[in-house]
Amino acid sequence: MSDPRYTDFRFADDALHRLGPVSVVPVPEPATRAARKERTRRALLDAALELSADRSFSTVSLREVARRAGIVPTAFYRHFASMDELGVTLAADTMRVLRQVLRDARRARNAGDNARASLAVLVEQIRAHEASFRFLARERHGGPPEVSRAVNDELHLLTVELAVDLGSMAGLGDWSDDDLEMAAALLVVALLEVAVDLLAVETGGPDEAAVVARGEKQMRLIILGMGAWKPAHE
Amino acid sequence: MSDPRYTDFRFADDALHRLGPVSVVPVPEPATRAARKERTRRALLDAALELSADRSFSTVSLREVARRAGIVPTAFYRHFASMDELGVTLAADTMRVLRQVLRDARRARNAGDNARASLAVLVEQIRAHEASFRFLARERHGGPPEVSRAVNDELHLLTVELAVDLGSMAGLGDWSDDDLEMAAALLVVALLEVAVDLLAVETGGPDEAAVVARGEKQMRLIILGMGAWKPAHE
DNA sequence: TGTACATCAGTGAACGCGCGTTCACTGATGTAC
DNA sequence: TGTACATCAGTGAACGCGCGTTCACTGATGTAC
Repeated sequence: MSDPRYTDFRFADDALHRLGPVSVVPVPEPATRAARKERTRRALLDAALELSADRSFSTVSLREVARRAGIVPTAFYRHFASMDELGVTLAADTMRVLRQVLRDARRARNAGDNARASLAVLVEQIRAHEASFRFLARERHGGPPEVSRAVNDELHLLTVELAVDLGSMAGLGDWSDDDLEMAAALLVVALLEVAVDLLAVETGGPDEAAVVARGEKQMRLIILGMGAWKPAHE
Repeated sequence: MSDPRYTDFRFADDALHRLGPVSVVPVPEPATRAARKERTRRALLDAALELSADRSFSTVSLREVARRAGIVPTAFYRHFASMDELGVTLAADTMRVLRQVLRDARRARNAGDNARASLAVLVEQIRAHEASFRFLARERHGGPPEVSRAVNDELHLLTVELAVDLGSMAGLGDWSDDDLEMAAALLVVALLEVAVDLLAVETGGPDEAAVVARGEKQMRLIILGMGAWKPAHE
């Protein structure tokens, strides 16, 4: 019992960490080795996302991420070969979230009243995934090459998906695929801008209302333009 | 003459650098100390812009910038207190370029045929300032706080400027300031997206033509929407 | 069920490196007389 | 025009620091028999 490890404060602190939060519904230690490895992997991804909340991902160091995830730097390599690899994984995860969000928004539109309902769903979802959207906006143009390529590839898929969806709407049956994608791209860009503006503004505050109101108007303006568009114009 | 400095290759190299390019129209050494200081300052800004061509500005080190500008790291402090300060200066310079570009584009529109002419001027200007636009796109969301604030502040000024301009156009006299800014913001976002897409595409190639064509259509779509807009709609 | 061995997530010491920043300096340019 | 002094852009040595990565290791978990 005179072994210093048992009285060292750092060890006590470590032990506390390993026990998890003190109160309510203690999260049970995963049973299998594989499950524990997965938990650490998630902790690394979460740590990286949090650390890039207010600076670019490429300035986040491997050691910082490991530290926040509660492992020693060298153990990082049990999960990813490099920060770049972690970044690409994070980008893919984030885009999966974004695509689900846009799918929900479109379902809301199809189900009821147009742009307004879609945007309401969108705002809610953005608020629920702020860190992901922040990462997305920041790394789309600024990230390491592999990361921003991953983001932009996914963003293109999403635009195509929306274009197909637009093509099935009343009155747009005779649009060319190219024009549909052109309009979809404009909608996506405008929506991303709304998302970015939302992140700079307090939840539920008057500024948020202004951002949403402007976003709605921009959607309506685009839809009006689409109504007036002549597909064979050129 | 046995002084090693006179035979050291590094010194010879240095001397060559100081003489400038060997051929055509030798740039004269600036006469005054102040002019020489200004030249070094510009060299630092240019070096930082070039170094952030393919990575985020916050990963560019003070030592790298000084090295490329041909001075010793400690001399950096004769010009800027920190890389952040240099970054803010760079952001301001870049936005000055962008505002001039958009002013030219609007002049082209007023002078003759609408969207197409503006976009042609825009493309030309973007090509002439690729590094600046790359910096702008990258640092708007990804940069150090001071830098991205500088960029976004300027971008807002530019949007307001465009809104005022739109307000003086035929048929938009009865629009509210708020709606004008809403439409201006949409145009700016769409144009920035065109700029970013251009940077990913070969000059004069078929991909460039496709990007420009899509941009033109998006402009037209927005303008059609504005034509159909009822200001008192809400 | 018990034993012997293999797997492997996480550890900890060590390395060389580029970084930002300090400091005292040099020597050409600029200024006062 | 000439001299004495001040200014100041750029130098070079030195510092402590956090970084990514290597390596041999530990000990709990998993598997074969």
